[in-house]
Amino acid sequence: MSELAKAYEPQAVEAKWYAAWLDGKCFEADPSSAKEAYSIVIPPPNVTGILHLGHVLNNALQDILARRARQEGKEVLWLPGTDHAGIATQAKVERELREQEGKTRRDLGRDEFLKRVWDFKNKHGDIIIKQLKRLGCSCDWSRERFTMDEAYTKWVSHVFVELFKEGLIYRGKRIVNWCPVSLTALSDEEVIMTPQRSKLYFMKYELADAPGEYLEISTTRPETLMGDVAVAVNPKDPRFSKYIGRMVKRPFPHAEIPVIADDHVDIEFGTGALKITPAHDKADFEIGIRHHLEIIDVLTPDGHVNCPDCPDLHGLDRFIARKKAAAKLEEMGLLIKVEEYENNVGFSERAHVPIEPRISMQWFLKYPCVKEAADAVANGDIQFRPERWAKTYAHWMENLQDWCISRQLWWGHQIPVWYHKEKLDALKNAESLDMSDFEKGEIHVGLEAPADSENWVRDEDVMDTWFSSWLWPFATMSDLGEDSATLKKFHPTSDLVTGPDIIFFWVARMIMAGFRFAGELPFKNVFFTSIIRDLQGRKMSKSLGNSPDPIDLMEKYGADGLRFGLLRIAPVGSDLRFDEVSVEEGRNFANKIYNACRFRQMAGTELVELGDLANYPPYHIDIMAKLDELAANLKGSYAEYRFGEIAQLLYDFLWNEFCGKFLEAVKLDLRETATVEARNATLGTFDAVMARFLQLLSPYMPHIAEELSQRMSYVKEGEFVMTKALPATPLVGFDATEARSRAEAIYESAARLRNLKIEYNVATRKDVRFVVKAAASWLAPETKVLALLCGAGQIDIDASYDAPKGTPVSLTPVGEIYLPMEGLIDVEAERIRISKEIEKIKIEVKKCEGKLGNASFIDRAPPEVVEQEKARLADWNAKLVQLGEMLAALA
RNA sequence: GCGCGCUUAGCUCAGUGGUAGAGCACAUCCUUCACACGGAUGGGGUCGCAGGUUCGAACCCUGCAGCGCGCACCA
Repeated sequence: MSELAKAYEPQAVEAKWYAAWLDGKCFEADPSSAKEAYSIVIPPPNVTGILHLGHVLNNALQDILARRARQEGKEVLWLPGTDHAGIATQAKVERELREQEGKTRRDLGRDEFLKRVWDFKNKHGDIIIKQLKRLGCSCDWSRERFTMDEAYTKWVSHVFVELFKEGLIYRGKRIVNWCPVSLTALSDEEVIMTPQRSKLYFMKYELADAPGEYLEISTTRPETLMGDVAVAVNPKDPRFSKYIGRMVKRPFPHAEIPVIADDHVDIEFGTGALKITPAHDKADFEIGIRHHLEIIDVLTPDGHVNCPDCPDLHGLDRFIARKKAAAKLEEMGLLIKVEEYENNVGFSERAHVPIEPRISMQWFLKYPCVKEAADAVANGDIQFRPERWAKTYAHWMENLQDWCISRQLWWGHQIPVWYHKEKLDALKNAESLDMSDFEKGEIHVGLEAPADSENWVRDEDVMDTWFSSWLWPFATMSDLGEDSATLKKFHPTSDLVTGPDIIFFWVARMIMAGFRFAGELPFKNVFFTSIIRDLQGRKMSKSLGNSPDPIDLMEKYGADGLRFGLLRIAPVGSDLRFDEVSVEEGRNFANKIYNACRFRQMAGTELVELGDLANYPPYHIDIMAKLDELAANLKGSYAEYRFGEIAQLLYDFLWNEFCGKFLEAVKLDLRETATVEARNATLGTFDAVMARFLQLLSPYMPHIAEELSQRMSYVKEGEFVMTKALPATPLVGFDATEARSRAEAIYESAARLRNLKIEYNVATRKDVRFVVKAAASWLAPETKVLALLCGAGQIDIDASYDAPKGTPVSLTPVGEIYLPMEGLIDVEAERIRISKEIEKIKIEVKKCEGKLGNASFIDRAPPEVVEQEKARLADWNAKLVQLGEMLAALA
């Protein structure tokens, strides 16, 4: 052993061991290993992102699983990497470009802009990776992947080409979710419905054939009025049946539009008449198709009015135009009223502005292997934890909509489709494109450009980022077309750890892609983490400023402290309310362990082996048995992914059992006055228990576990505790019941005596003497320990002790113990104290008697429960008798 | 509107039928030679409400309320 410094300094220690593990190649996975495989792929963080608490929780869990699997003798691959995060990254670079150079991406052109993004990525891309390393993540960094790596890009293109050929990918003109800020289409999942306080405008359109007669309509979006091509009513609505088929006047620009009947219209809502704007509303678009209506687009891509026929609105921002349009209607006498109204508006997930339903040409995917993917979760081949998420998954799988996979961005995987130059215009505007067009030879879909590339133009769009992420498990393990040893050994992965918020974005899609392109499910278990909130229950967010920087926390409390603190409060199924106090506790825990080892070293720095346990005191056997119990309990908790419980078990064992009881009980054995045998038995027990405890702790607090294991010589030179196999046999190989009950009796008695001292205001005095009456025969050698534990000068055993009247006494598991106090005896005080105790016990007795007096209970309850109850009653009664005698003696 | 989850001590949470728990916070005491990032002792809960099942309910069932989260084309 080497001597420990006075204070534990996690920062330096953590860095030291992380470097040592890297040097020792502890994290690297060997596909040729004969050991059972265990694998996890990291949910790739955004390449330019920075670590937040969600990452900490998520990755600490993966690290725990990976480290535990190594201890269980498995060959572990934890595969790391980052995601190019199309919109987010491009937006960052565009903002920087705008702020620093006042330029847009179009000013630079596609190639130059992409160069800038790569520069940005190279500059900032490893920040989060460094942060994960700081946290202690044991990823196999030699296999780090990026979704825009050349090899990975090949996979993405390949998947596109295959699905296109299969007829599952097609291009079409559809109404999509358009982000007027990012200027791209989004998938349905990227739209966040948010309740908004808005206004419902009631207005009236004049009937063309009956001047002075009006049809009343309600809308939240008067600014799209110029795109109206009809007014729809419900065919079952008697109020409007007379209008169907007639024309009404659209106020501006002036036009006559038909009144049509469509079931979609809700009779109850508003006026019951709906203006139809097929270009700017999904439902209207569908109605438009059903009734063959014209589509008039009156908005620009960035959300401004595009309607030269209405010069006063033309060019205005959509929200300004809304007010202006309402004002115009009012001027024209067509606005009836405006009501306050709360409705759900879709917001762009990234740009945080209302999305605009917009007609545009996009690429869509019909999902492959839907049935296999749905079944895999339904039948338990893939196990969701908590299980209830399976229902959410199933619901989504049953209602799949085609996925809009094209994005009007530059940063990402460009669509691998080329159009023949001669046919370019026609193809660009074609209503749809699919395999049939490919077969005509007018478009090319493939991994490479056509040989005569000068005659072809590539589709400018890139793919949704998730279209690359959904390939993550197998595309990170193998290059396209390669027969990968890694894939064979480690796919499917064992566990996936991720947040439930990306169950659709990522998890569901990975399962489908796994079946389609790897021929199997991508993972066997999915553990959904808690969502971290602040103490008010709000989500962590930059704008609220309620998101603590994990790096700061690690500086303050150490990575181990952060990991442990967070894990200890992580509930199984629900959200987690973060409190820095828990991280502080984590740090305190590390300190407690460290100091226990320092204490050990005060008695020498030689490692001591265990001797013959038959001669060991009960405290030693007790703590070793508890360690065995801890190891067994942890095994069960790991099997059920009960991470918070594991932390709690570790904490309770070390703090309360090991330090609180065992170390206090054995302090005498470590003093100079102790015999060599006693000393060695104690040191041997300490070393055996601590060595195993540190191993069990290692997945949660890997750095301090390594530091102490090394410094205490619990691992051999050149060995790491992080990779050391868990012991196969328990420390105590025999029935320890007797020793444990003796130890427990001493601990319990000591607590009672401390209590007695407090009650008689002698808590601080260490010279008090206790007298044990009617002691068990084994007690004599343990009185010194009992004295130490309760802070007494001396404890005598005297079976015939005749206590002076009024001597304070306590009933303990080892017998009546008196606290003789010359000159301080107060008969009345002692009577009151004993009476109080009797009252308490009487209540318990009543409870027991009530139960046992109930015939139904005796008849119906299981016999062992009845027996238990009887024993309890006998126990209470015995105490009652004893206390009664004591009380009588005081009279 | 449909679905899911939560409601236990001041706070954060354990506890899936048999004597209500932990950590923190609080109060009092202790600078005792591992640790004040510590130790000792203590106060504090009719387990959201109302029914039901059961010998027995925090736990199972039903209803209700409050909070949160998904999904959904009501303009």
